[in-house]
Amino acid sequence: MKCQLFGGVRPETAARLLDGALVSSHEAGDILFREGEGIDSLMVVLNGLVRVYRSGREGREADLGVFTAGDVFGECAILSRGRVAGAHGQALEPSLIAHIDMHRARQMLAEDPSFASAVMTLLCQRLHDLQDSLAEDRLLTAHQRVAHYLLRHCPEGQAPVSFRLPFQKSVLAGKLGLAPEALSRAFSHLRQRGVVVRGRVIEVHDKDALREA
Amino acid sequence: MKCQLFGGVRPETAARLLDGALVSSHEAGDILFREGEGIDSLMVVLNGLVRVYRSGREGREADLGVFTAGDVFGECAILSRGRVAGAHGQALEPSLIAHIDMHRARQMLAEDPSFASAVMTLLCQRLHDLQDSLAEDRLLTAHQRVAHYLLRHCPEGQAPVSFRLPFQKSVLAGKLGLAPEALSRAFSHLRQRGVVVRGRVIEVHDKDALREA
DNA sequence: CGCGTCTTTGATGCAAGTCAATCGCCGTGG
DNA sequence: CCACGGCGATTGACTTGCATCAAAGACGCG
Repeated sequence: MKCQLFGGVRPETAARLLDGALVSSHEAGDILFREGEGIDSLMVVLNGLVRVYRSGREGREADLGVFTAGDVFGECAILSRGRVAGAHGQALEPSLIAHIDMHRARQMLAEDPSFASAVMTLLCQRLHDLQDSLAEDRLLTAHQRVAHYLLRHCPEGQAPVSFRLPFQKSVLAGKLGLAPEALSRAFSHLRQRGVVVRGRVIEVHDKDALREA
Repeated sequence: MKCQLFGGVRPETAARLLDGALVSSHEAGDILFREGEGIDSLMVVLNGLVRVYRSGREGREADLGVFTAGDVFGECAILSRGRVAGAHGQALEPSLIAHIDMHRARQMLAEDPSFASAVMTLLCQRLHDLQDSLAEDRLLTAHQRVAHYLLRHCPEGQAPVSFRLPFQKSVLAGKLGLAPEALSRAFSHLRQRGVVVRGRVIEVHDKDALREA
């Protein structure tokens, strides 16, 4: 299992963190935690798919992040006020989640600067991603956001590239802040810009055309 | 000068950080840094007002944060990849900015866990604020976002409370992701919910009415 | 008092959410 | 093997919220 969090961390620290970890297993749709609930662990997705979201009035929901195997989440709760979740967490597929004890994590933060540094890097990445999302929401249309997503996720290389979405389209729609219908319309609009969609498989024929709009 | 960043930090650390700091002064409208530029300091607003924003096509801009006296910004750049700014920074009023040398800051991060902890707390707050913004953008209408802002910023206490906006309405509009016209309309809509606006002074007559919508 | 800047108000257009119906895909069971 | 049922995706029609453009009004400052 690759996990960016442990990249530059001293092996003993990583070992101490992981050896006390518990693993839980969840069905698709399971709620992992709720906004306002106390959180006592840092979580790592070993397998599956998790989304973190806020809920508003009348059942409306806004996704704040989607995490796949190797991703860490819940870091915010263990560091900030009250150790309380700022959002809901839900498994979107059958998932395995490792729980790293919060107290141990805090202790290692104080003892091992390399771990503290890794956590700060992680937080900065999150911050940057969130800034991206906010700026895209405010500056781009739905079509443009989808085009951007495709460009950022398609493999390098020239001309016709093809790749697979890592999750259902409705999940992607949530991540981009769109209704599923809007995502669908965006795809069909992008067809004339050289994007072919077959199930979860995307083919991009002309990256430059995508960049333009 | 109060500054949340130095709250729980050892006095010697704070002193070392501050004693090497340079102070720069700026006119309203001055650009402090541009997206993609190298950043070599952590910045503290001593005085004035700074906004951090991304710019999109055709001169459109999206505010990512607005900082007043005591606030710290630029923390992301000194920690993450390339030490490069992810956004533009601009003074909105005549401002004094303290620059804390990045190398020294990094050094203190490694040496003093209390400082590292303070920085992580700061990052988590930022993250949380940004999550708030994103969720509000996606879940609430303009009227509701403005109502929320008022509720979060008006003084405690019952019934008719009044307070002053800390900046121009157009700045608030940017912070909330609205066109200035939309903010204006929101205020005039909220009049019927007991909000009176005179210049920068806001009077709220019924908090409960605001909470409802 | 007069000018420039910020704010408000009105009219208009477009982007995207909503609701509803259809389609396609896939797994199940007859 | 085919018919059925369920779920996700698509499409269409409609509605709404907000940006935009333009013009008038208010405020602060010299």
